[in-house]
Amino acid sequence: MTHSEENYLKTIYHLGKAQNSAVATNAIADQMDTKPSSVTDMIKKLSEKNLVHHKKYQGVTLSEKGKRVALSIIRKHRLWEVFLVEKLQFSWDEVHEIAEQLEHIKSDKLIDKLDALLEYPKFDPHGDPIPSKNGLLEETAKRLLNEVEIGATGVCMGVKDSSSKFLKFLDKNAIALGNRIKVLDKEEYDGSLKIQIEDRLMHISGVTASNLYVELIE
Amino acid sequence: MTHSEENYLKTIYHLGKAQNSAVATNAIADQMDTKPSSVTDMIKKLSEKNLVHHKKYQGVTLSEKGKRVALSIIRKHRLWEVFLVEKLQFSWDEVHEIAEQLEHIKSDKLIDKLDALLEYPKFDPHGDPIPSKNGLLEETAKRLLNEVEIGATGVCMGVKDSSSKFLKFLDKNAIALGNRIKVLDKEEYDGSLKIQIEDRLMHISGVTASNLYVELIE
DNA sequence: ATTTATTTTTAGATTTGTCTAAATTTATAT
DNA sequence: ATATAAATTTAGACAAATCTAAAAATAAAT
Repeated sequence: MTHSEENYLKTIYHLGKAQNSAVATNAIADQMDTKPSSVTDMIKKLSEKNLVHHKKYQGVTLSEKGKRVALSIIRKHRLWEVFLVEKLQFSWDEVHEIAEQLEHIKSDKLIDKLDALLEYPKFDPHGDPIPSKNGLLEETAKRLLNEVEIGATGVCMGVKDSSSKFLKFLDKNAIALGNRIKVLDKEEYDGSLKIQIEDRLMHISGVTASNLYVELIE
Repeated sequence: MTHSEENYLKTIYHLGKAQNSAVATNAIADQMDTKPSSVTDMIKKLSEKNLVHHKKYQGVTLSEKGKRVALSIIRKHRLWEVFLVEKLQFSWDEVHEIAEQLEHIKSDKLIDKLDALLEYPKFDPHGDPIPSKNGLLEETAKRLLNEVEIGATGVCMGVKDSSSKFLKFLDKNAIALGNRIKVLDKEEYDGSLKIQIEDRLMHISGVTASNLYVELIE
């Protein structure tokens, strides 16, 4: 399995998860910053290896085998991210690019031992769940903050946009995973929210709210 | 810089160090388990990038730039080996293959932080020195055990052959780095040695002795 | 000093992953 | 329903890294 193949499987997994239907060639090309024709070529290859199902012009879905590989890459990526943050004191906005490389290191034993060193974490630094060794994903009942009713309280459990830009913005505003957030008011006009986060009152934009996951409590 | 280019530079460095002269195309091919024609192709490429000096049919040497790159790869390789042994409890015969992959991860910050986590080790698990960030190599006065005079005492500081086979053999015979070794007798006929290692007496073959480095004491 | 053997390089082919440009299929809009 | 637009695939090309087979240069041996 080449790095490129692994990257395609990972991307198809992520896109498929979001849409819950066959993934379009163009969507993959956009996501991977490559050309649709390159995607078609790779799909053909993955299809021959029985890693994806593909009918011409109909998009792709991962086969069971393909899903297994994708989840193992995602597992590695997220475990390495935890390592970088917990053991090497990287900040959460710096780890993605490095984990993007580390996820392709081939050694099951290495990942088992890394998992143990990190004490079997269930989530990565952005709140994304870490697939288990046998490819199971913990599904939590988290919701986007902009979809929560006024008056409800939740704990910030993850980010939808994990770009460095957004993460730095959250740092600057002292918004972190684990923070308790109560929605005090919603502005119809622009979707902005008035929230109580820990002991502070603040206003956040609709864009920001739509990129924060919370798990409701009480 | 591709993985392949990095591997060539590393190999040329190691072979050059051993011989202290221009490195032959065939030597590189043998070492890397590839064909001489492939080596010639790559030499041409590295030469165009000013990473090696090359005159046709005369072998290659690393340029300053090439040496810098080679040492940075070796630094990464050896730091990762320390990590695998010290933090993940791998045994010293398991780490080479994994470090062979990890050495190509690109992030200066990662290596700095790894170095700090490991508390700036000077040697890898096989006793090989770890180049400093600016490419300096600590040279120690270690000698091969088979070249030591009868009656001399030394501390085992490294292995010349770091194959898994040899390392496992050393484990089985409870020979480890840091052990104090006194040469009691040498057998002319086959080069075997009678040694006192820590509190034990033992016989080791000439082959074994020629793959162990010691630093003399007293 | 030639001949023979070894080493190294060249020439041309192959594989992988990518690309551009053109053709084909599917979707959208009048 | 047909024309137009968008998405996808095909065809052919290219760069990287390798290979085989043959040619050229160097080294070794008589």
